Amino acid sequence: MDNYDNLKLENQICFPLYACAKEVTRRYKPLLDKLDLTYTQYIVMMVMWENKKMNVKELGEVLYLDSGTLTPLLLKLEKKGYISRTKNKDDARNLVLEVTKKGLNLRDKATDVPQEMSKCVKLSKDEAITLYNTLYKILEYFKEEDDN
Amino acid sequence: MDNYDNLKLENQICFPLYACAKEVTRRYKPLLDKLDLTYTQYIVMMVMWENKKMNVKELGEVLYLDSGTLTPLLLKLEKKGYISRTKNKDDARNLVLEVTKKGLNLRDKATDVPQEMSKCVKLSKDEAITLYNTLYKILEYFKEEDDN
DNA sequence: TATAATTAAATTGTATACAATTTAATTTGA
DNA sequence: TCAAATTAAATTGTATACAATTTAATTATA
Repeated sequence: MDNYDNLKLENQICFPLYACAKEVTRRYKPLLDKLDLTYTQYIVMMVMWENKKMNVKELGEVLYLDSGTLTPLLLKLEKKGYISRTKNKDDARNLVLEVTKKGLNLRDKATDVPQEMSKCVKLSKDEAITLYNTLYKILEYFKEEDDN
Repeated sequence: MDNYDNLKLENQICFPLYACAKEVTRRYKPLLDKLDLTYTQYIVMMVMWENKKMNVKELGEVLYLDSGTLTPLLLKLEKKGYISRTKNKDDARNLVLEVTKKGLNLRDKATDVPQEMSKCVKLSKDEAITLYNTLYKILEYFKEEDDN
């Protein structure tokens, strides 16, 4: 035990979080390659499949991403034909994102992905639920903070 | 409950992991700006402070990063004067990384960072320990898998 | 021992991330 | 009402990440 103990990698909570997130998303790659999606594109499509229609700001709030990340990514999804991007007539500052038919078809090809991935993270049901709750607890606290 | 329930964002374990890691590291920025370090540079320095001397491969194994990420990052840390990069005489394929005096001085300026950050993630001691253990359980499983 | 196989870093190319700024559109309030 | 403030996306610039390939050095083996 020395004065620098706090600075040891093994004493950080941030590092396993960082590494784990990175390794988990990396393991999605082979599954998502079949859908021609990256991980970030996949979570964008997940939100779009559920909401069908939303603007960039709403999408960003759900995913904790800003327009700097989303704008180029959405252009790629549009190019692939999975979403459409059109200006809102009532307020031209808003960009309306909608899933296309091709985007909806993709959903059927993606149904196996979550199960395949859950095989990869070998936790008990209880452990997974506790992890899930703890992570959302942190995220919700951050969200409150950001509102202030 | 429909056939697409598995594909809902809220039913994924990967997403809170991804978002949480991202938000936590983002919150390091103001603290690390004072040290002229990015988050990844910070965890590299943490490992270097502890080990004083190692090569790129060893560093990459500890941090789950490859040379494609580390090579340019280490060049920046060298440019800032925090580490030195020299070829190993016995095996010129290895690059020996060493903390410099300036790099060691930086350690003293960094001692507050972990405590400041832990204030940011408001979990009970028990919750934090459980989270830590679960994340390392996943990581260790991945490591085993990669060895095969 | 000369070539093949292996290994460690570096390089290349693509895709995020995000802070900070800019642009364009809308809303506010003096 | 009209300039100021605000808002939503887009843009700019910097820094990761990582797969795939290349380069250079070392080791293994026929």
